Amino acid sequence: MNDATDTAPLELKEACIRAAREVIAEQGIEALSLRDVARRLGVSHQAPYKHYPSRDHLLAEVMQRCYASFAAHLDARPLTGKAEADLGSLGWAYLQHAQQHPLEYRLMFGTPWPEAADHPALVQAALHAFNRLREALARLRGPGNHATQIDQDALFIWASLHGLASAMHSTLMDKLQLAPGVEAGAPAHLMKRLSDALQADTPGRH
Amino acid sequence: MNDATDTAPLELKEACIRAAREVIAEQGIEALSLRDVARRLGVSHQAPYKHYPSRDHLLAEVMQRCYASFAAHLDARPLTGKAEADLGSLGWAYLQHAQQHPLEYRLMFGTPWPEAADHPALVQAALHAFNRLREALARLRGPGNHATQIDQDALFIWASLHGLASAMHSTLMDKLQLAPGVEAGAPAHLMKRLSDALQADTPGRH
DNA sequence: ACACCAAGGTTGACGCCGTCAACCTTGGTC
DNA sequence: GACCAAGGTTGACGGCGTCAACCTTGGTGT
Repeated sequence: MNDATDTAPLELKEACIRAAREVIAEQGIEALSLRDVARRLGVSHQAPYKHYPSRDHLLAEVMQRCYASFAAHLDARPLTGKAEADLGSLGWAYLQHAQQHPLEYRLMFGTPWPEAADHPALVQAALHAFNRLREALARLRGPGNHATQIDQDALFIWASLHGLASAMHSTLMDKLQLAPGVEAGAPAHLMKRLSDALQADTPGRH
Repeated sequence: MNDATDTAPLELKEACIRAAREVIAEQGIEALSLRDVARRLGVSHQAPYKHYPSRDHLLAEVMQRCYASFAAHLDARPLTGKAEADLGSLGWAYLQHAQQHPLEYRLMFGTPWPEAADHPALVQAALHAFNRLREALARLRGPGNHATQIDQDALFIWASLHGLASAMHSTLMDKLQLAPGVEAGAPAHLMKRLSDALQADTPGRH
């Protein structure tokens, strides 16, 4: 009986997730082991199995939390109501979160999902960012059914954002010997180029 | 003495790489184990250690071969001499190779480099694609020193290509419920958007 | 009051894995 | 003919995920 939280049910279950996120944030996904989590929490190596059928089920739960944090971050930005500005701030928020949580980002978007992760709640959380992107594009295009164009551009924009986000954590980035300032200015340049690209087929706008 | 190749020196060393590439192409990087490679080759679990100090050194060697294949694929495309067309075909070749060798692509660009991979020859091979991109952009810009702009756009283009390539292998792609044809047409749409974006600040061109 | 049981913890074992250590064979060289 | 390095062998160790068996504890039905 150390402290008041000692008897809370499901404590270990939540603690496992916290510990797992710590390990991942410190050392990456591949360094995550159930035995390590158990050790950190001072329980036996089998205790986590009472709450998760396998390592992958814990990983799936962690992924879901990561997606939820990510979605919350995207939704926390102030909205102006102007489609272009909101699209821009969505991009910035995306890149910012990716940069602040590189290993969680890799977990979400750079790791093949374990089978255990294939359940609806996780899919829903994971789709959040993409659907925000679709909404912003829909407002940009105005009324009418542009589903195909919207999806085309949403995929294009996501690819660019995701590409930069993942490139910036990549080992290769250091080796490119980019001209000074290019790496630091990459998000801004990317956002500008995206805006250029989107205005190409709506030249009469604004 | 089974066959003629039996006595060739370094045979096991090369065979390890071949076997490792097979495993990776079939089951992914995380499934690669030295013991498995040894088993496939019918040698003891320690034999590969005579040629590679550690699993990561073998992985580094495999990575280098993958980069070399990738570079060869990019360079095999016919060149027209027209900067725009060559830039376009570079993009297509990039996406095509990524689609044909998804797990090797993941190994090259989606996995943190092991320490063992940090040697100049590998860096050189890895930079090949990016330098081709720089060259094509330099020709597009015409004479003069545009190093900063070139690197900015090279990074932008690479991010977009890489983003799409990696998104198309991602588990998430299946869940997006994209409008019909969007996924199949994504490379073409991306290439078009890139071309839109690049023409934005050189409006007087052709 | 007592049998019963499920929840949630324990220890122990198994077969993977990478890796270290020690040994054996073989071909070539002073 | 002694010596040795290259390249193979077996055996062991600790860490991993996971299966199996056991123990404790706090209800619950009778």
